[in-house]
Amino acid sequence: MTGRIRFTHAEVAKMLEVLRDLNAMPKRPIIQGLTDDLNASPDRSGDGQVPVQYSQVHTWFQNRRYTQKRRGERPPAQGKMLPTGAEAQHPASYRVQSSCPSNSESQSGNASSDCGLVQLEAKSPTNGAWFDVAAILSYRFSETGDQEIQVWFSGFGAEEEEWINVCKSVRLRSLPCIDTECVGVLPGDLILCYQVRKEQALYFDAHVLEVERRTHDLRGCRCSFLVRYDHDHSEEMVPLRKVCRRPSADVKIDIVIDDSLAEPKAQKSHKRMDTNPDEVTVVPGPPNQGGRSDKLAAPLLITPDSTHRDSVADEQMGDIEAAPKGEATSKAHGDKMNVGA
DNA sequence: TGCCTGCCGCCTGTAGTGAG
DNA sequence: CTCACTACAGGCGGCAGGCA
Repeated sequence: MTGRIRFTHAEVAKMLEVLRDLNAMPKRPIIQGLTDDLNASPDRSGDGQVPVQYSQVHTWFQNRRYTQKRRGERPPAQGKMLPTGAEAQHPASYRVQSSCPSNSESQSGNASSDCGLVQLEAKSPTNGAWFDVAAILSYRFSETGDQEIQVWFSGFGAEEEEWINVCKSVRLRSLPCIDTECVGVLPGDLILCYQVRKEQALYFDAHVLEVERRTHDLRGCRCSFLVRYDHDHSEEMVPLRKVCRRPSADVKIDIVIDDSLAEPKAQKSHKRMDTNPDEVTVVPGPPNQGGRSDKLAAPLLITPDSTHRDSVADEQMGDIEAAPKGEATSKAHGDKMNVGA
């Protein structure tokens, strides 16, 4: 008899990767190998840890495939789901790399396990809110020479893709704060804050004006933060769960793009550009062997366990599904939080 | 009035079952 | 063996009531 277990985000990321690679139900040897692999990790091999069973991994794949199918999702891209309704193919024509110091112990050649791959957020020109970038579809250069990328926002359909100025409106994703990180939120800090209004609930840049510290209880941080939103200068008190901190600066990002899929005018070689504040860079990548000529949805290669969704949010948030952007529900930025279920 | 706590409902993830 | 579906447990947020 096997008890009910809950897979960690690292495990889910690993299984998602298998699912993405195979795009089919894994065979028994693969599942068995994956089971052994998971059980070899510190999460499962330590004292008092509950090892996962083959049947549990198998069931997970079954359920995952079924739920994806039911929701009309495509196989996940490196631990991140593509936007709902994404029907295009998704060769790895683009990928985002950060040029952080090489402290990575790349596991078994898995590109997603090192620090070189990052998650981005982009500011929608439509409403000025920040959304997680789920996939970069294409890129181009504007008349002014600025780099622009066409993105899918996480949780939105392909019909809502937008062109984003890389320099001005693309950056590393903000990180939701865990309870113990409230002490790091100080007056004057730039944060990403979840603003809930009757008509919409979106993430906007904001600055911390005041911090009201309170004793934490079983539910975690009870502190409150007075913030002023940059876009409308409104002020409000928010709990920590609505606060996402900006990652440390001085991180360079490379968006590696397959030239064969980019627009003709984007045929440039390794162009570096500075952005705010994380210096996002777009560079052509190696030729794609796929040989497709139409524009394709290309997933970001993102680090499943490197950012909020899999580290911070692991303890405090659930998984998120897509929501229409117009509704602007909490799910619109699901990777950061799940408010107002 | 604000804080604390418990209850309730919803949602999600995992397990179980039957059909093909 | 996979797929489709359901059952169930747990987490989370909202809300109301009690209390200082």
